[in-house]
Amino acid sequence: MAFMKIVTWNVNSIKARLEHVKRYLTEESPDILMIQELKGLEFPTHEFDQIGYHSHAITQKAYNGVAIISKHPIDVINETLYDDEQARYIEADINGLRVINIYLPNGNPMGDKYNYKLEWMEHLYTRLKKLSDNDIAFIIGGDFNVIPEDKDCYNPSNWEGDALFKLETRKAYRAFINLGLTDAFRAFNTKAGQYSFWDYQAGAWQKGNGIRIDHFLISPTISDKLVSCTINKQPRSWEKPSDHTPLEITVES
DNA sequence: ATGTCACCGGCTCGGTGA
Repeated sequence: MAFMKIVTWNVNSIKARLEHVKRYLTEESPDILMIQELKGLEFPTHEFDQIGYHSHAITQKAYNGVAIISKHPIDVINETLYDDEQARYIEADINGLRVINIYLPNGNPMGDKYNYKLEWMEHLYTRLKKLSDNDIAFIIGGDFNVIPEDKDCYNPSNWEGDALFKLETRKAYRAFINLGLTDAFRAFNTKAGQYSFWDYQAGAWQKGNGIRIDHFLISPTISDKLVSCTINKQPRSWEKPSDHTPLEITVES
């Protein structure tokens, strides 16, 4: 039986984190690594070529940016979710699997930024519904910037009114789930305090004050083939880390 | 410790975004 290891990781600048990403690829050997927050126009494709990985990046100056790094060829389907000016979406077929990598808007502060987040989530819902209606099974991963439930943050009262946790945000996320998608992590682990992000400030990592905002959502036919989903906290402990850590799934292929 | 990090412009810092 063959398995695919697929990973999502917000690296907070590919330039600042290149050695971390290369180390991760070498040590963990994922089939597909989806990364977010590239934070610049440049993308070091050749660096990944040299260690046996294909890659495809969607970039913009200074902000956002997503890329797929894969052992298997990448057949790009869409480079944007809609006529969005920001680099936040890539959809591709890899090894017979439809994969989507997103960097969903943060949405803070309230106002234009939050309205943009909600619009983006509506566009995403429309896309995922269309794929579902057309029986195209997919795996979507990325930095959703959504805390799904109270137990996904260290202190819910701290997050009241925040764009990552507002009821309207969680309802929009719930609408994705209601398309029949599985939150891969919660299929295997229902405990509170399982985080994928720890702020750089105030010793959040050392104190264990995190949030779970990086997710994999899986179509019904693929969720039957899901064998594991774990948060790998190791890279968050490395020197000069990203503030996020990788979320890893294994699926039968 | 009003407790961080990375981007950019055009500069060794301030504004912005997370």
